[in-house]
Amino acid sequence: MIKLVRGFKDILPTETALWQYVEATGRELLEDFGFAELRIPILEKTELFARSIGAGTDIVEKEMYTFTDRKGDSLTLRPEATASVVRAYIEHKFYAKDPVCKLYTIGPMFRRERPQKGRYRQFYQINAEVFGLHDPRADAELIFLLMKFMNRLDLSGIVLHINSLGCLKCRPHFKDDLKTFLVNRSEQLCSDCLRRRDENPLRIFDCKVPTCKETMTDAPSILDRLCSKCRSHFNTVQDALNMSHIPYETNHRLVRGLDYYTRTTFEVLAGALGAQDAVAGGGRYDGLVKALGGPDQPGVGFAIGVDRLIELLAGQVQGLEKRAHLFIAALGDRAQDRAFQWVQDFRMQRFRTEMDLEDRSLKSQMRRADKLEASYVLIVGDRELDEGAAVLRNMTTKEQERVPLQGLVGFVVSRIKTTITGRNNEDRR
RNA sequence: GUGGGUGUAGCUCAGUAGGUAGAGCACCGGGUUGUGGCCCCGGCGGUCGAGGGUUCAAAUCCCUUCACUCACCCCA
Repeated sequence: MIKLVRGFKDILPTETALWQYVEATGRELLEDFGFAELRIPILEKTELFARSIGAGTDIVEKEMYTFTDRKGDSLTLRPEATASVVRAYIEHKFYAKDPVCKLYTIGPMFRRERPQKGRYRQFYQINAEVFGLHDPRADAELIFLLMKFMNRLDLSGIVLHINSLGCLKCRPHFKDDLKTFLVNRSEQLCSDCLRRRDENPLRIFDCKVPTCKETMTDAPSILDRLCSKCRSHFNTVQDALNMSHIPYETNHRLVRGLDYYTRTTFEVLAGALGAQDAVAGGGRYDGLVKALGGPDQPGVGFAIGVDRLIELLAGQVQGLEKRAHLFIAALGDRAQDRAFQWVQDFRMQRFRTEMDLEDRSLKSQMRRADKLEASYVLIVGDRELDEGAAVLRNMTTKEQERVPLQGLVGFVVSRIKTTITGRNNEDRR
């Protein structure tokens, strides 16, 4: 038997309703906030990711699905969306029509990591990017949108962490400070962190080794070393969040793994997820558009990990409303033929309708109707055909009534519609 | 890439002094000659992850390998 590729998964019919629900509420909210959908390809030139994410990052160094195509070009399966969105923004000159541009995209990303809970080699993201706005309130607005999305899905037990990574002027100074702090603490650091000290000292904040955590408690904080512009930018973000009543924690240890971030960064964490607890993350990337050959336009964005979100929602029992539907139990050839026509007619009336195409006993047909959770069953056999009226059974109340064969479909449709009062079944179809 | 745990029916799992496999659920049918859920009865269903070895005999012991899973790492 040929099986799934390691780290990949099928999203099964029992789960897709939840996925559709999550994606639909995401779309709805994003469009209310003025975002338009952009659909980008799954494959890009390798260079795009190397230049945007950063050649030294783990993602680029060891997690990308990269291959050479038949013409010798190096292509890779996108490990994240921002690079492609920026590429499209530049390529189609969106900035020329309107300097402010809000885009979202939904789809799969690929990273070749060792799979574990909440981490797959193909995973899905909902991605939002805002271009052309320097104002810190753009950052806050994006975070606001993100948290409203979580609210709307009724997620509990999540926390928002925010930080500022400074800009190209103040971050280098901080890195130097950090290096001098670490210079005579080699014994307290794990082997990984010793390596990081030279390559990317900020990452040491992320280490979970107890001794590293211990030594880092005394380490200088980036938030104390921000230049005045970054300082006031970060203050304004916080003020705006406070005004919007969005709870958050500032976390000067929040470091992100992509090189392009500047100033504001944020993450949404959910303890219930286990080790892979980041449901969403993002930040500002003011130099990226220019670095990729575009105009000097700023950007802010976030990515939501849909797989992890779904995992959280599946843990919090929540029934998605099901549409009422009909089952036709037909007995004998004559009735089966009639029923076959009716089934199609009901479906054309936007009624989910099923019947049993094998001529089985009424008992087994009723069992099937029950298993399919039909709210009504229409029973018709030779007897009903002769008498000119079928039997309509309400499966919840067990009430049965006779319905004339003439104009049967219209009659049953209006019957069911009027019986189901309240609820929003009406506007669902 | 490194470590731990686990692989027996579609699903959840029993099954060690080695003797060629069981339960519950699910599925199909019957009990009700035309009425679902509960109950009862019957049926279907397994290369015991794969390969090799020891043995008269291996799900069980040994070796190898693969997969899944959790954690490190990293991130959504």
